[in-house]
Amino acid sequence: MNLNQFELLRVLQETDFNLSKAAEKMHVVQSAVSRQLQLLESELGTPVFERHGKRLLGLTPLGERVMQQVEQIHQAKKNIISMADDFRDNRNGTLHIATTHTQAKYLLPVPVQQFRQQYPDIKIYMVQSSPGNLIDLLHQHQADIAICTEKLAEDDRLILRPCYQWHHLAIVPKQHPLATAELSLKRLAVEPILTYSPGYTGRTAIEKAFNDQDLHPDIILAAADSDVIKTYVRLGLGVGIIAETAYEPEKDSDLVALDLSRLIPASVTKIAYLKQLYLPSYCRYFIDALLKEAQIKSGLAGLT
Amino acid sequence: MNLNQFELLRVLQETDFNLSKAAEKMHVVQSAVSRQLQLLESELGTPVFERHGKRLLGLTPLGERVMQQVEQIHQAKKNIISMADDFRDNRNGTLHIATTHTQAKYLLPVPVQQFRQQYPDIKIYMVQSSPGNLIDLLHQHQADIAICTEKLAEDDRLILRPCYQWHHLAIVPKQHPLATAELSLKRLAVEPILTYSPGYTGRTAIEKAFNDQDLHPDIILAAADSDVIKTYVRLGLGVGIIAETAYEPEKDSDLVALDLSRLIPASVTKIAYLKQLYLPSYCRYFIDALLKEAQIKSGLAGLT
DNA sequence: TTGCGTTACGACTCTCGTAAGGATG
DNA sequence: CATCCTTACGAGAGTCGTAACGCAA
Repeated sequence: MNLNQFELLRVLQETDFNLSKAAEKMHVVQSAVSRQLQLLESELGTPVFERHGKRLLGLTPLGERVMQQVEQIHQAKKNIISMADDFRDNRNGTLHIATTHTQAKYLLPVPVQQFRQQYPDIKIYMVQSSPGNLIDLLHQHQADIAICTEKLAEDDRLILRPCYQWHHLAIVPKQHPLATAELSLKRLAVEPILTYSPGYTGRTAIEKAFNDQDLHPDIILAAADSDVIKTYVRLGLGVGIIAETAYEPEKDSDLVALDLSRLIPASVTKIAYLKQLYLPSYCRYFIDALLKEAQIKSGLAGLT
Repeated sequence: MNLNQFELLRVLQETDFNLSKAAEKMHVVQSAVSRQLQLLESELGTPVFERHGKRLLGLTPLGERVMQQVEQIHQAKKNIISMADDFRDNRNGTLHIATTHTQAKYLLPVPVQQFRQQYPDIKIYMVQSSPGNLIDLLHQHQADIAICTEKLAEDDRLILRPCYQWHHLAIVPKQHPLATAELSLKRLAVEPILTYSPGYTGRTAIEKAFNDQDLHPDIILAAADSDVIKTYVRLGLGVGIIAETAYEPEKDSDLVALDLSRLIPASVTKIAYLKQLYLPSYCRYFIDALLKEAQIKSGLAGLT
């Protein structure tokens, strides 16, 4: 029983239980993996794979369970390497961030800049994806940390850190009647609405607010991207509902921002990462920088 | 990097970081472990142990972290072996139960008997200890499951399964004035009390009930063992407060049991085991038998 | 001097690669 | 008959044990 055999199990799962392909992936010949698998199974005393004659078809019930432990071992091994690399030289490495457009554009720029100053040699990969996919990216080890507002609940393999709390704004062109009118959800509901796609940036909070009053707003455009929403608001398509961070007073001076904090409940943007994953020191630095930035932003939001 | 090297790290920790003793424990010569350690550290690129000249003194900060992962790997490896053994032949093995006297005597007999019928070849080791120690026994892998009422909260490495809810009884000799009197905590508090040792069998619930009414009962005898309490109650030392399961109508016909369910809040006995530990099928069978028995007991308690 | 750890070297074991063989669709 | 897996055997890498050495209490 050794680490290579466990690695073989993992590779076999990734190659449709094909020994030849697994051998290729592991840079050894077929016969070698064949023998290693036999050795492992004979040591365990019972088969790990379902077989049809000689062909492997899938995992036995035992195999399923074993694979979970193998994943644990694989992760722990990776963590050890990651820790050692971190200790030896924490100025090299890569930071994989998975987030949504809104966070990437309006929350992350400052912390990322600070991060680059502190760790100029660390590469930053930023992946933009849908909130639902962010968690998958974490589990697939394609991202170290995920930052988003939605769909980050009830996964006990994740550590969730609340980052900052914010509200939505309504945006309209200056000449729009709503710019001066008394604001209510009922009033909003008769306007054509432009806001985030379902599952993005507090959209569920928006829907909930309307639904609670039995209102059904006419959402004529949904985008993952605040800028798209702004663009179509400028074209007069209707009222935009966006995150308060996404409103830039200077650039968006042609738009009027209307506070919705008393109409739509607050959303909380969170940082998530795998419980069992070791985060290198630069990664923890980034999280700290992000939390600090979020705190500043929250403070400002409170003042306005 | 291989499993033996990780095992070496574990053994070194158990032998005061003494290479010679570690070598002995691993049934190889000194020089072998010396070299393996060097290989590992050179692969990691940074030392795992603090050194004074050549002597090992302890773990480096890196070492501390690495050891956590090594423990994970060790546990996962043990789980794989355990799973395979379970699949190959689930009629052999050992069930290590850690519990307190009360549970061992009054809750476990029926499930244990059922268990022996189902798995006659499995040895049962039952360890009696204090509730505080039960959790340590789990973490030290000296017990598979722990059964008790107290101190089983807020350890996220454990899985806790509520087993059954029960109340305390007061017991007095037949001729005792309390046997016929109206019962209240205030009335009880003036009597000499005999009950469980602190931390045992719902003792905290008893204390809380009295403290909430600002009463300070005179506990003249505390024992881990219900039978000890009964014995001294029979000798007329005072009023005993025991778990309802510990009162046996036939054997204890010389004692009067007084329901305290409206005076002292219910206690919940729980089953605990390590989250990361694989439980063989016989172990799960025992837990199921125990839960079933507890349900029956609860049902009866509800009827009386 | 004793206890502990390292270094050097030969022996052994284990794993791999080559090559040939058997089964399956 | 092409794909996939197993078996046999020799070569090479890796690990161990013996033994000699270095260092500190």
